[in-house]
Amino acid sequence: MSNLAKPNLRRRARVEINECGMAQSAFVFGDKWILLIMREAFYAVVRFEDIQKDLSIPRAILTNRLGRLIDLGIMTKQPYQEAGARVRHSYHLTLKGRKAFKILAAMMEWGDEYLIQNPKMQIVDGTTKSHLRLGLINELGQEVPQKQIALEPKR
Amino acid sequence: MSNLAKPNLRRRARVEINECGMAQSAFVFGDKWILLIMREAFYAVVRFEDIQKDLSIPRAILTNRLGRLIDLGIMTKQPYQEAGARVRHSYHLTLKGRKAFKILAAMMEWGDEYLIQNPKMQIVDGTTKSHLRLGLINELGQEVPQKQIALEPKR
DNA sequence: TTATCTAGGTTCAAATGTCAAACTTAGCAA
DNA sequence: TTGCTAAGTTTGACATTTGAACCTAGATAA
Repeated sequence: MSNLAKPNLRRRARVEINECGMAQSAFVFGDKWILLIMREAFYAVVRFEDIQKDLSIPRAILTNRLGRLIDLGIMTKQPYQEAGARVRHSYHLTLKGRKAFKILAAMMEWGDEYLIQNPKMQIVDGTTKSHLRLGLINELGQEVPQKQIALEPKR
Repeated sequence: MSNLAKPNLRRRARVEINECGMAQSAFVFGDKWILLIMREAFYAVVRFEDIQKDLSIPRAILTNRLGRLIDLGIMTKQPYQEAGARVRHSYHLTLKGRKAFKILAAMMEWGDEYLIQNPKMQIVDGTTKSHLRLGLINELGQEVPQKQIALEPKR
């Protein structure tokens, strides 16, 4: 009772949910199946059956989430035809979807650090094969360490 | 029918869910309330009532998710005491939780680009006030453009 | 011709999760 | 004694998720 922590309980000015990109993103990416389906897409798994088997996702859920991703403009459904088969469909990331890569990359870094024993995959520069990691970069192109960052209202 | 897209349908070797940090992270962060509660934590909102009001989250759900975050080691519950009041509790990110900042930062960038009209908040260097953004950085400390990256098995 | 296979779905009933609103509890103050 | 507040718990209606079975259209096989 004597040495209780004395945190600063002064509350920041409330940042409205609907004016905050972080909060709005939470409504899109705050769903495990959405994230796992996007993982498949980044791993170039594009067919309904393949995604379904990889993830063991209930078929109705996969249909639902692919629909949601298409409505959001994150993925598209494209027809294709293999020799001796009828037209089928495959699912691909749009630019908007590919732009979400850093979200998945950040999850990969964190998961590899805290949830996985020895990770199998890594993010590399495709040309040099140099291993890549995420960093917060200032306007001069220099990385800024975590402890130095702050969340502030725009000027 | 003539000019159907001809995507590469060759499937990558399957990356097992339980050997993939990205997939395992999806089970943690693939929940909108978990993400929104962590947002509150990064915005220094630490009390049950304050979080509940900011997010309009059902109280039972908030209790459940705070418990989950504590079990995961992402947050801790700390006692504190204000003058003329009994001991209360506040919720804080652990190091493990703070290390997830880049996940939220990536969501903020994406959400500010695609979901929000004019964003109110930004990530800055606390000392220089320079605006920060996320980038993929190679071993030389240089940023590598999106189109150049690849996901590969570890050597 | 009839049957079989496959990709990409629907449909179903049971289990689980979410929600808002009401209730609970402990300590403090009037 | 009564009321207030922070931090929950309980309740019962409603929505979502799940696995398993079913459906459908083209292609080929018998």
